[in-house]
Amino acid sequence: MRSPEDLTVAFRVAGLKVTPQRQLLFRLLHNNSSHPTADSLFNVASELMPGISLRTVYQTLTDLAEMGELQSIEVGSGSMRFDPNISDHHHAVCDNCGAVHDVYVNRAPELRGLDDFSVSDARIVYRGLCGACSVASDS
Amino acid sequence: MRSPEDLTVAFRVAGLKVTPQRQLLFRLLHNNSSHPTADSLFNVASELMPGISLRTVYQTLTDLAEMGELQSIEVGSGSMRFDPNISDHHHAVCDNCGAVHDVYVNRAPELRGLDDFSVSDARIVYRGLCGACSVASDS
DNA sequence: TGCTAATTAGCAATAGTTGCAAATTAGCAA
DNA sequence: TTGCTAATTTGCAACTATTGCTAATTAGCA
Ligand SMILES: [Mn+2]
Ligand SMILES: [Mn+2]
Ligand SMILES: [Zn+2]
Ligand SMILES: [Zn+2]
Repeated sequence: MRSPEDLTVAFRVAGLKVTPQRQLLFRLLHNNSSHPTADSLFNVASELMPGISLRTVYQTLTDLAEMGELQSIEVGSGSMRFDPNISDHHHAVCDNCGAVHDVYVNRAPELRGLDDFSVSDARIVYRGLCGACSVASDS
Repeated sequence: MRSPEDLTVAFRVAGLKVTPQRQLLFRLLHNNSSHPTADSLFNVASELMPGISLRTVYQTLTDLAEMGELQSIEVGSGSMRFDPNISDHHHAVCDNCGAVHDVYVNRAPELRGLDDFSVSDARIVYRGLCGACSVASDS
C-alpha cells in the first residue's frame, strides 16, 4: 500500500473524498504487517477517533482493496484479514497465538492430477507454531 | 472416508449411535468428490429423508471430522466445504462455476523469509478456470 | 460562502454456524 | 420382548462477520 500522502492524492484523483476517518485508516494501515481484521482496526481507530464507525472501517477497507492498495486474505480465523503488503506472498498462521506472518516461496508448486485448469492465482496457508510459541512450549 | 458399513461399526465402537440420519449422510458422503457444503448436503438429504434437520447435518459432519473421517476446507466461498478425501491434497477453485477440484502437488513448497516457524500443515488454494469454463469462454 | 455529490454513522438484515432444551430413539440388559 | 437410559434429533434462539439502507453530515469545488 502506498503512503498516506500518496493515497490522499490517489483518492482525490479518483473523485473520492479524503476524510479524517480515511486519513486515520491510511496511517493505521501503512507499514502494518499484523494482518488486522476490520474489527481490530476499528478498536485501534476508536481510541484515536472516538465515534468512528465500524461501518466506515469496512467501507474504507473495501475501497482500498478495490483500488488494489490492499489485499484481503482468508486464513481460517473466521474473519477477513487485510494486508497492505500487495507483493506476491503467502502466509503462515500460528495455531497457538493466531499471528499471521508473511511467507515467500521460491516457486509456485506445480500441479499434478488436474489436466485442464488454467491457474490465475495460488495461495498457500501454512499452519504450525511461530518462533515465540515454539520456544514457550519447550519443556 | 471409510465405507458406510465400516463407519457403522466405527460409530458403535466409539459409543455413538447409528441413526437413519447418519446412515444417509454416510452414503451421501462416500466417494463424494464434490466438496459439498452443509447446506448442499442438507438439500440432497432432505429429498431422501424429508424432515431431516440442517442441525443434524452439521452435527454429523462435525462428528465425522472429529473422528478424522472427513476434512473440512475453506476455499473462500463463504461456507465450509467437507471432503471425504482425507489424503494429503490441495484444491483448485473455478472462479466461474465455483467447482472445487482435488489437486496433488509434487512437493510441499519450501519456505523463504521465515526463520523460526515449525510448519505442521500447508494448504494451497488455486484459483482460475476449470476445463469446462475455459472452453465456454473461448471466443 | 454555498452547493452538491460523496461519505458517515447507525441500525436493520443477512448468511453461516453453534448453543440449548425438550422430545425422541438406538442399543443394551433383563 | 420389554424397559431403561444415554445419545441423538429437532426447532429455534443466539451469535459473528459482513453488507444494505438511509438520513444527516461534510469535503471539495465554484
Ligand atoms: Mn501478508
Ligand atoms: Mn478435496
Ligand atoms: Zn504463536
Ligand atoms: Zn468452472
